[in-house]
Amino acid sequence: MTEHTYKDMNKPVGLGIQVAEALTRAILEGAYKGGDQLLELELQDHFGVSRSPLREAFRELEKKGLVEIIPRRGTFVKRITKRDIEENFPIRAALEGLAAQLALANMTEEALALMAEELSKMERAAKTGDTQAYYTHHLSFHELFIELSENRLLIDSLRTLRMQNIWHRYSYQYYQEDVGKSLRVHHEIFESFSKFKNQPEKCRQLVEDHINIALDRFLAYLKLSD
Amino acid sequence: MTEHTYKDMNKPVGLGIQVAEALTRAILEGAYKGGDQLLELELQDHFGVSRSPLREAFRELEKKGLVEIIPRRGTFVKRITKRDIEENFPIRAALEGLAAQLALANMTEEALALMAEELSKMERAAKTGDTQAYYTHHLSFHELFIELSENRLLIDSLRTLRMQNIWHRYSYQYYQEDVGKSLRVHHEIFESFSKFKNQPEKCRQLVEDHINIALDRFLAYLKLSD
DNA sequence: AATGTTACTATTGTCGACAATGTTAACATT
DNA sequence: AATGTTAACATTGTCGACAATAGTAACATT
Repeated sequence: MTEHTYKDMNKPVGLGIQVAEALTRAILEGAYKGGDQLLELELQDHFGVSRSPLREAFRELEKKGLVEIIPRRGTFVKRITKRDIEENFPIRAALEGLAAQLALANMTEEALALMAEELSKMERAAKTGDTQAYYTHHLSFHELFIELSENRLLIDSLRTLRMQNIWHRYSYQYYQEDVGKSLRVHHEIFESFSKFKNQPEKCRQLVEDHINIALDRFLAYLKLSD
Repeated sequence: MTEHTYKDMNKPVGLGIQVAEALTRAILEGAYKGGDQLLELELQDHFGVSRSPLREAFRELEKKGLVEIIPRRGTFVKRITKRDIEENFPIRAALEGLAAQLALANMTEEALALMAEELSKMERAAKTGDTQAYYTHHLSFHELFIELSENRLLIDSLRTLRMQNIWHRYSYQYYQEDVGKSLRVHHEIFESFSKFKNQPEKCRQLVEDHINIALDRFLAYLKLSD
């Protein structure tokens, strides 16, 4: 007889969660702009559900930091300010740095191979100029060591913080990173994972600095664009 | 005519929030034990409200990490495991370290005076053996520089993480810290804030290490007690 | 005795209706 | 014209009822 833990079963999904996921996609894709109110009546028609699951979905979105619920007023898509970005990045940097350090302790050959794979895909994407692919594999690379930290709370916290980051990008349209430099840094990070198991601090610093530098570049870009 | 920003007004408080606050206190005080189910019907009688605000309150508690909502099953008070503690502390350490570093940049004479005041109250409490007071002022000391970081997202994140920490203590009954050592460390931290404005890294490290060491002591205590 | 089945109960999920509150616009007052 | 007042409307807050699901216990089958 097979043992079943709760985690094995795929949780039943109520309307609230479904709506929350649909709205998350919509917001991330920019279908709603910052400041837009999410009207219960309107969305009720749109999704064909009653207000109870809708309000549940709003709470879910609030947890993700995508909307702000103001009592007796309504639910509004969060306006992304420069300040939000300035606040998000350093936290994310500190936590991804921590994740990297923890991951180093759990590093395996398999994980290293997976990271190497993403890294080479990043390289290929860089050569062909496929920025979309570069970005995707870049995300995967980070996800790999974050997952390896095996700190569930940390992983979940970072998921939220990183999602907001993705959202920032959408909101501020296209911003190209210096792919060459980014690639070099990620090689360094990979090297740190593969060769310097005895220098957790360095690994951590490398990742943290990488993100903080990305912030600087992003802010410089914003200065140009407004 | 006076300018009024939204922050000036005290937000209207619905039943959901009120219930959430009451339940938060109840859980923190240990009125509910880990694993207990929060029955909607029962609490409906207890608080004299309908299920809608109750379920809203549950979401609020989930955001704070005090309960776990399992679809179609119910809302359960989170069981605090050793693993939760091991996951929480390093994150909190990294973020409070970051907060300290940021605070250093915003440090003022006034803030320094407030911190000195809390520190001296900690000292007095230590001398009279008033562990409750020591703990309270210890919390205030940390709150002061966290607030000074002026990173709202960081402040909010830490509020949640630290609340869970307070809860851990309640759950695992009384655990005495080494007040003498703790006092020395906080003097060091204070000194770092007051004299070494040019060494943000050191300040950060001091705070981070302080919390990680607290984890070690806590884990050692747990090992004794079970 | 162990297992499967069924009916029953307890509990959460969803809905539509009504209440309370906030928003807007028209109007009156100065 | 600027300000205050009122009434109509739009929107969220709360409620009680019913639906869907999960848990339990009694029973039947092997």
